[in-house]
Amino acid sequence: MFRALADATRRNIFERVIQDGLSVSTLAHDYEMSFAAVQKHVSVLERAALVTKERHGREQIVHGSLSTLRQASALLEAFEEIWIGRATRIAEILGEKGSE
Amino acid sequence: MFRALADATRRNIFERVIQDGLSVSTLAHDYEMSFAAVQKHVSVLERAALVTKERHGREQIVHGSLSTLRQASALLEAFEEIWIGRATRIAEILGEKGSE
DNA sequence: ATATTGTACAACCATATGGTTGTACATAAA
DNA sequence: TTTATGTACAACCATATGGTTGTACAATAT
Repeated sequence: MFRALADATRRNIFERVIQDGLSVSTLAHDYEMSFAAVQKHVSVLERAALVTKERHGREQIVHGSLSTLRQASALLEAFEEIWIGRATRIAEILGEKGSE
Repeated sequence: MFRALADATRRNIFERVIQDGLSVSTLAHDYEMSFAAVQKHVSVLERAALVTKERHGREQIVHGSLSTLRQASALLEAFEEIWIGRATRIAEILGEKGSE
């Protein structure tokens, strides 16, 4: 999930897609890279559960997913709690097994 | 910064180092990888400004840095705000120029 | 003085990542 | 029906990433 958000293009795609769903080609139009490249970025976001795709006609609409974002927030908050002194067990909070 | 937190080992190092500073070798002792590998991970965290190193005798003590963490939090919060409807300009908030 | 410990750094390697082009195919428009 | 559009996917490529080993050197112990 952090890996998915580690790329500027993907953060931008995610940002745009939270507001309202956009088709992959609509997204792709605004980047100076091939359609296939954008497709891959969306796919990375999708595997990280940050977005979902919904077919509508021949278009594939990409929607943002809030829950996973909340997970990331939770981890950072947990870090801050550790900082403060409340030694929260991060692994327990997020279930950091193989969720890389 | 997100890239730095994208690796599980680095998240773990960061987590440990927030509480109190630890030497690189102390950190390295608990991972099944070479000292040099841990050194590299610390270096990545350092370049992302998530930790700082402070020499003490022959040891190099790694300390966590809260401010950068707050930046990451801010971005995620900005995403949530967009979700809610307040279309905050993310780029302005974090100054996402070349800070990749 | 010599050995050990902690760190730095270079060279190297395998795999992941971010990009490309090309092909194929379904859906919508002419 | 033919053409154009939107997507999927494979093959390929260069560079980044995460790891290794080896060497060097300063600071501490013996």
